[in-house]
Amino acid sequence: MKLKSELPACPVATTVQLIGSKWKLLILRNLLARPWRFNELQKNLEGISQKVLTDSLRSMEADGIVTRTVYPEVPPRVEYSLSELGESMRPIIASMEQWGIAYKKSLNKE
Amino acid sequence: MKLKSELPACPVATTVQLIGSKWKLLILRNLLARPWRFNELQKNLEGISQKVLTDSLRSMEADGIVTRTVYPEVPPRVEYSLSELGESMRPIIASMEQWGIAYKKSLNKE
DNA sequence: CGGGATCCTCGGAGATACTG
DNA sequence: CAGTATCTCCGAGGATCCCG
Repeated sequence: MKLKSELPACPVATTVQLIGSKWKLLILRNLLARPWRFNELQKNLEGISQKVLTDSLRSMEADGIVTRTVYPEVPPRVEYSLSELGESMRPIIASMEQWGIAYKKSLNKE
Repeated sequence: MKLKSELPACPVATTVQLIGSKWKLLILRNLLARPWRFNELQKNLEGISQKVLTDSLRSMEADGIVTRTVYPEVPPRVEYSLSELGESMRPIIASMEQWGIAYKKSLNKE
């Protein structure tokens, strides 16, 4: 989805701009469970490239959804967790998940 | 958002595939209130092109979210309304709308 | 009025190589 | 381990013209 192009300033559009890109929802879904490390996320999200994972995390960090914690250790360790704002998106993910499940059931009936 | 590329088969991703494209959520938002005619939608969704509106409506119709009703009159009249499946997405839109409102408030505080 | 057909743009997404 | 730096590709989205 093009995030840069103009959309009506309605709350729904605002929400989509923050989490509508291809992988963000899946990242968010993982982070809702617990904090994750970079490589850990990359392994779990099979198919995502380093660049896209980085871009997505940076973008979500800039939007205040994700918190990035760097541990000054050797080897380096970076953990990504949800901010309070990110945590507040749980109901959205939950409703989308429930709807997705119901949708798949309706497909099987046909 | 690229809808054609592969995504994990999780319910959240399924939902995004159906309504994650740029205008679909806004169309859905309108249709949740009442049925709309083609030109009516185009005027309301300022900035949308005919092609994109057509493509979006056709796609949503194919997904079973939108119902297209043609009235055999002169001049032709076509109405778009929500199917039962589309109507069932109301909670998702509502939660996204509420979150969007809360997000804007949090921006003003900074 | 409600599109169909055609052509084009732009940026999200991906692949690859390299680094503190 | 967790990135950065380039290059490339592709398709959603857009513009324009035409039609039953």
